[in-house]
Amino acid sequence: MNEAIESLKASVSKLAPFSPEEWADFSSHWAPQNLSKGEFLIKEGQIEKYFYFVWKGVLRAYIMKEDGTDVSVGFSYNSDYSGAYDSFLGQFPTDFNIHAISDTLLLKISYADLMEQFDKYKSVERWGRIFNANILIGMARRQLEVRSFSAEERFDRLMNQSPHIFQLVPQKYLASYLGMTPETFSRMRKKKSI
Amino acid sequence: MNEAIESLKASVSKLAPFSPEEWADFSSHWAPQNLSKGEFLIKEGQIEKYFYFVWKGVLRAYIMKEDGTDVSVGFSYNSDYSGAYDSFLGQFPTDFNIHAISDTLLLKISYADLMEQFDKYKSVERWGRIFNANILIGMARRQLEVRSFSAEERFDRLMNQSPHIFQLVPQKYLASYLGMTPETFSRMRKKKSI
DNA sequence: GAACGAAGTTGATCTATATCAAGCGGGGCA
DNA sequence: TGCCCCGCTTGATATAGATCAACTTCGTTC
Repeated sequence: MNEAIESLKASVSKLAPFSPEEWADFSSHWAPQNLSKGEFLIKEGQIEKYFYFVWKGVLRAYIMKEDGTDVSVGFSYNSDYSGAYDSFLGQFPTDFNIHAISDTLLLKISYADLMEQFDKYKSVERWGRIFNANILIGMARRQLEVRSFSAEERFDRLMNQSPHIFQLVPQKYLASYLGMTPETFSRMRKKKSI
Repeated sequence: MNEAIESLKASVSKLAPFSPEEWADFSSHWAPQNLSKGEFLIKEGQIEKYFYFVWKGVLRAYIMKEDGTDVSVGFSYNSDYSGAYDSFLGQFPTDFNIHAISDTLLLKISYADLMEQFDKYKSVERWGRIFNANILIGMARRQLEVRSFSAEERFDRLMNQSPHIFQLVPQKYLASYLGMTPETFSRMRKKKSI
């Protein structure tokens, strides 16, 4: 738990400096939560009330298509953040589902508490702005990825950039993340003999 | 010009309230710029130095694939913002190109000036955070769009949600925006007899 | 450690969309 | 006024990847 808070502190401090008092107040609003493998952090239709920091474990975010198939849109693990962030920011019902791929330990802060912190401290406001900026940069990069490469190129790039993810995440999820069927994913794996 | 500033004010005020003094200072850092049809706002490899407000006209953002084809990733028009925003935020070279589809009138603020404003005023910091949040929500929505619908469904949805765009933007650009060739786009148009 | 179900593999076929190619039409410019 | 270019259309063909189906392997549970 304290370790988790320390990890959060390291992550937050990278974006904006907090005074000891600010940090004491800010950090006091984060509560631990754990999730067993298979449990849901949020389901579509709900409004995201929390912003999460992932201390241990792996989460998967996905959307359900009308035909019943699901499409993975992202994964979070060690010292990453999670939650249906668009829903959290706009306080409207989400289209995303997030579940635990493995047992997971999280810290969370409520929307009301975070907004209060934004009002109270300029440093928190700054952290929020830069955090959003970073998420946005990541999304732009991902958009580029999806738009400018073929299925096979996306496969290769994921392999090169995040080989560890092949261990953490079942490949049917990786397949839909890359925009292909599990069969196609399997054939590519074979082709590259991984 | 004053009209443009008024329009910017209306847009900014929607996200965060500014005092008259804050607004006077903040708004004084925006300079007009115009762009003739075909001219570029930014090309890939450059670092985005400005953040733009589009007062009149239409801009297209696109990426060049390695095979030389280009993919439209977005359009900006009246009272929208533009620029290679990820490059602007991170001050690294961009992968995007942005050019004017029609003659365009813009307002712009430099990176240095905007950062100074963030330092100076909490209201600007707040505007920045919420602005980023909104961009992020839009990107999440777009991601959903691209991932969960077929080419034809995307075509239909664009037609329903933004019919005006069919007038503003040449259809070869809309085609690549929707992730299809101009030929496929044309055939769909015919099928729906638009 | 047997046995069940889920995940992954492999092969055969199908289909949406790309690609290639040729012709059409209208707006801008001499 | 006419010409030229570019954007659009239309048809024929090719192909990446999906779908369907059967089989294997692996990891959990009793």
